Amino acid sequence: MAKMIDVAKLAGVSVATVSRVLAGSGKVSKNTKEKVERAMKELNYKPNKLARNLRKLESKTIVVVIPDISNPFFTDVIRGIQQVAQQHDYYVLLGDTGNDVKAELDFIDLIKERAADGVILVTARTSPEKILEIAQEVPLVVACEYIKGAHLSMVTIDNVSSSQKVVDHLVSLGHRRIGFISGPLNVIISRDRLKGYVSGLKKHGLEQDSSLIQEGDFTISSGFESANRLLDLAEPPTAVFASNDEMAIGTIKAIKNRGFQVPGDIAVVGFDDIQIATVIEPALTTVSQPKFEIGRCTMEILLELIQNPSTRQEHVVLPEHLVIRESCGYPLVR
Amino acid sequence: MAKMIDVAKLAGVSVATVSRVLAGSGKVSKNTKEKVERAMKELNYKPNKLARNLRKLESKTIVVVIPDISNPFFTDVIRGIQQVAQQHDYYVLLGDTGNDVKAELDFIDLIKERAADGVILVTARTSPEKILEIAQEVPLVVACEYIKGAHLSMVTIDNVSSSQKVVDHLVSLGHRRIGFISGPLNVIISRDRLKGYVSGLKKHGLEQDSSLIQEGDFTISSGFESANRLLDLAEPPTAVFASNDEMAIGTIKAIKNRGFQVPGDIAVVGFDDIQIATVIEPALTTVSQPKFEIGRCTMEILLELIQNPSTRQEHVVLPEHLVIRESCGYPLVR
DNA sequence: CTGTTAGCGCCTTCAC
DNA sequence: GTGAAGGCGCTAACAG
Repeated sequence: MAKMIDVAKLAGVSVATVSRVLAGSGKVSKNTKEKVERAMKELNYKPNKLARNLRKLESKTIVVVIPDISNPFFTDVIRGIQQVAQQHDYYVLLGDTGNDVKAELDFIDLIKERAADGVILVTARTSPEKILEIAQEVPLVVACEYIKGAHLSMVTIDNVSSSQKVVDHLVSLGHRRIGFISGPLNVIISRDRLKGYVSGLKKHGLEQDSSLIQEGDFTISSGFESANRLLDLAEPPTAVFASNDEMAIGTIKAIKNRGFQVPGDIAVVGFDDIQIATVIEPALTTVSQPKFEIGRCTMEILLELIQNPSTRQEHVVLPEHLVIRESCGYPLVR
Repeated sequence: MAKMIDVAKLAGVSVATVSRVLAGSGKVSKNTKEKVERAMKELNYKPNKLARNLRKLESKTIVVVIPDISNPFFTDVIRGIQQVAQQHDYYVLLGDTGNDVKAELDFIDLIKERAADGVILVTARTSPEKILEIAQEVPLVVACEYIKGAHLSMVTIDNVSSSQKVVDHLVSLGHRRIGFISGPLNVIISRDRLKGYVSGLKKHGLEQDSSLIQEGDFTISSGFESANRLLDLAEPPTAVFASNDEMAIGTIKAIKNRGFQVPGDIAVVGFDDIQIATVIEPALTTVSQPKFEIGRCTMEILLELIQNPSTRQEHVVLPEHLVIRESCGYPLVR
């Protein structure tokens, strides 16, 4: 493996000059530049990133910490991140934690070991205090989740208002008894979606019935079980709003399982708009998050933060929209 | 950010000693070891990986090149890779190429720049010759795809025999007219699955009818279109074997779209066993690939190759199995 | 058991 | 416009 000095010798110049043409910086005469380039080609020279990184004390790498890479929601976010990263010559290190807080912290530590220049937390299991503390020391951006009142860079949608929009939609379809399946309530976005649901009811003068609210954990099976509890009610809902698509799918299964129709008997709405939402029958009406864009935006903010660590922290709220498909039918009169 | 020399000074020893306790190597008296550890803790010292990497001329990083990270099939493989990587203190760099050959080559180049110690190609768009050439120079393992007669480390399932098993199954259910939707035929695994289908027919004395074979491109929509062509036949098949789950889903949609039942009127089988296969209705009978295990195995082989580049190349064939769900019904007499 | 020292390959002042 | 030289922080001989 040829190194810079080999190129320098072959081209009859010093390593400094080679370094200059490599960086495209400084003044190098056209002539020597060509000589050097010829030598590089002849030796098939590739600069050693290990050496460069040490010299510049940067790794040109960022780490993306996610709870589970097999969750399709996250992969779209990652694609957005990687796209921007690539454009700026950054590499993406994968930090799949398997929902383990310890692993999450370990990946964050990569920055302190200089193996990464920044970190993106796609949702965070670590405590808010800890994250804030870490964010003081290293470039860090949180995507999809947010931490209340924190001086922290975050990119999310507005979970409250988007949930409220779902209720609006359901009410406009004539529903007045709307069930809600929340995510784990220790997660802020779950609470926000619940909040949007509640304020949506209030807005339309509907009474809140706590038996209509069930807590799930974002899995299909928890959606199935929660939906069953809803169906067991003396007066079951005519529509169910699940806090993510997986639980909405579980809900649909539960409803069909009892011989009812979706949306004929009960309407269902999901959240996230993952690919399965278009495949399931009936196709799911759901809140579409701009996943790819969230990734892109997050990475752009991180890049700024890396270049200028004192950049003001900001919370970017990206627009989402309700995608109306089949699972709650179309406007009609009940 | 404290460095080694700071720790050394505080502990009153030399950097060599600090390095030794860090590596857990060499002989260090219990006493000095404790002194050093205390100093490290006090300074909150983290060794600088950049420096270590340069010194040892290794990056402790491997790059996983995949065509598209939003494909659920790949994410399970990646999880397997990452698990083993983590156990061995390796990091995983994400190389999502977006199906671009140029990007694929660029990621492979990371090794020559010493930014990675090895590469895993999860499927390969680059030409076999090129890959072979590269594999001569750098530690490289190919997963899920294989290159015929090549001296190359690969981890796959047996696509031929598994496809044949599908035909066996379908025949045992009484089907004698079986349609086949292949993947793009410039990809070896597509050809292998086709080969298995053909030999399966032959084995059971069924004639091969080329109109029953349609080429798709592994997408849902191509499955839909291919299935439609099959359904347009004067004598349509009573069963359709699609070369992956996405196309099987497209097939189911096409069949339902014409008012037929699955499996009542036409049976459908897929390949891969991705999560959607369990969610779709009817749940898909499909060939289950050990995706996670493929990832694990691939990473283990790569690790060997990195440690000892002259390791004999090997082609590991992992066992797959047919998962019988609802989409082709259960044994019955026609 | 512990310290000294010479690099790993590159970038970047500082001279000229 | 070009060269010389000093590190970046760490590890691995080699001494002692």
